[in-house]
Amino acid sequence: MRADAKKNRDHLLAVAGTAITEQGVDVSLRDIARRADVGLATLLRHFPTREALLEALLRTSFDELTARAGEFETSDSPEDALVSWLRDCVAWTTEYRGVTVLMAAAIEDTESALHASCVTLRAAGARLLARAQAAGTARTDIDGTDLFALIAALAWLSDQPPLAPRADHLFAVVASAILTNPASTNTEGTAPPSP
Amino acid sequence: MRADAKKNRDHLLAVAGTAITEQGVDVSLRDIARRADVGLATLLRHFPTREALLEALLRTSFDELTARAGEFETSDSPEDALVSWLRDCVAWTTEYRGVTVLMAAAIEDTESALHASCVTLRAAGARLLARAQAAGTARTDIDGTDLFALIAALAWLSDQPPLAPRADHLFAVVASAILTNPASTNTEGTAPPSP
DNA sequence: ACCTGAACACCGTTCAAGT
DNA sequence: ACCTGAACACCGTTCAAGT
Repeated sequence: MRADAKKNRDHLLAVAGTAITEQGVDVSLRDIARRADVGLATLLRHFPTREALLEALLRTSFDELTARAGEFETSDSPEDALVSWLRDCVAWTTEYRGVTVLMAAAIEDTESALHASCVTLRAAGARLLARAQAAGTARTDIDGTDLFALIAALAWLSDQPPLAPRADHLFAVVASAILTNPASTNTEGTAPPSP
Repeated sequence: MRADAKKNRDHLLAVAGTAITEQGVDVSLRDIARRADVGLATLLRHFPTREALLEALLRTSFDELTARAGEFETSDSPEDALVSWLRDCVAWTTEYRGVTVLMAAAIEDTESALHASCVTLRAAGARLLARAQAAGTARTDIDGTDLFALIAALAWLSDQPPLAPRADHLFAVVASAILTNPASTNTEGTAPPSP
């Protein structure tokens, strides 16, 4: 890449970062280009889609979340590890207003620039879930995709201003549903609702 | 209202209904006007905002859901009544792709044309919840607003094509969290997580 | 190689001019 | 009273023309 091109690219990423923090991921691309003193077409050649721009911007964060899942995998309490990591995921998405919708769309769209990162994230969660399930502290009728969907739903809640005040509480409610109730080691009769 | 105005209004509502069914609530208003062979400005005077158009279109459905909650209030099992009604709510929103976001925004926006309907819906859910709580079969650390948020989150899930296949299952998971586990009537020691 | 302005086909909003 | 076309300020996409 030519030096001036790299300079443009880096500058665009910096400007996009602040613009998205201020206005959310739906911010006008034209506006980002304007703020970066660059033609709109220049932005679009560096980042052909909104998803491509976000991917470049969020790659570091994605990697951090995946790495943290790896650390949690060695912790003593599989269920605490799972819940703590889920909480980290939800907290992270709230920094990028609107990103949940794009991630939900990207998880099955192999053409999306965000696809690989989302799949990696789901796999990291699936490992933590499997460990808790093996330890008998997470319900066994859900998988990594269910977990991804629950994170997305809770993150979406945090993204809606009128519902956001309840997001933390509802996270706890959903977390309690993921963890099998230790009080009911039910071997018979009182099986929890399953699909 | 003049006869020709009423005719325009009714025709616009009919066209909007099919357009929204096909393309979701974000369908272009210009497109609806075009399909109705009417000027865009005409549509906007009958329905000054997208929410106003939706309110006119969904009022019947809102009323039906509220009425059904009333019927459920007299049923034998408060917990079955609550869960069945929640299921009806989620199922209904899936008929109007994208409506969940507008409802979440409307619940605290007194200016929104959808505000009153959303508040009524929340109150209907709150009554069913209170009845189940009084019967000791629903956790007592949530209220009508939490319930509204959970419905919205589950409806949003159903609205995301990649996550939709898990929506029914995850509804059951969340429902199990709302209903206190009958196996753990925990009087001491194993209190469920609370905020 | 890389950048850019301009044209394009959209969108919702507003309003003066028609019937 | 009610309707409408046109102007407006946006949006993302595309591409021929510049350096």
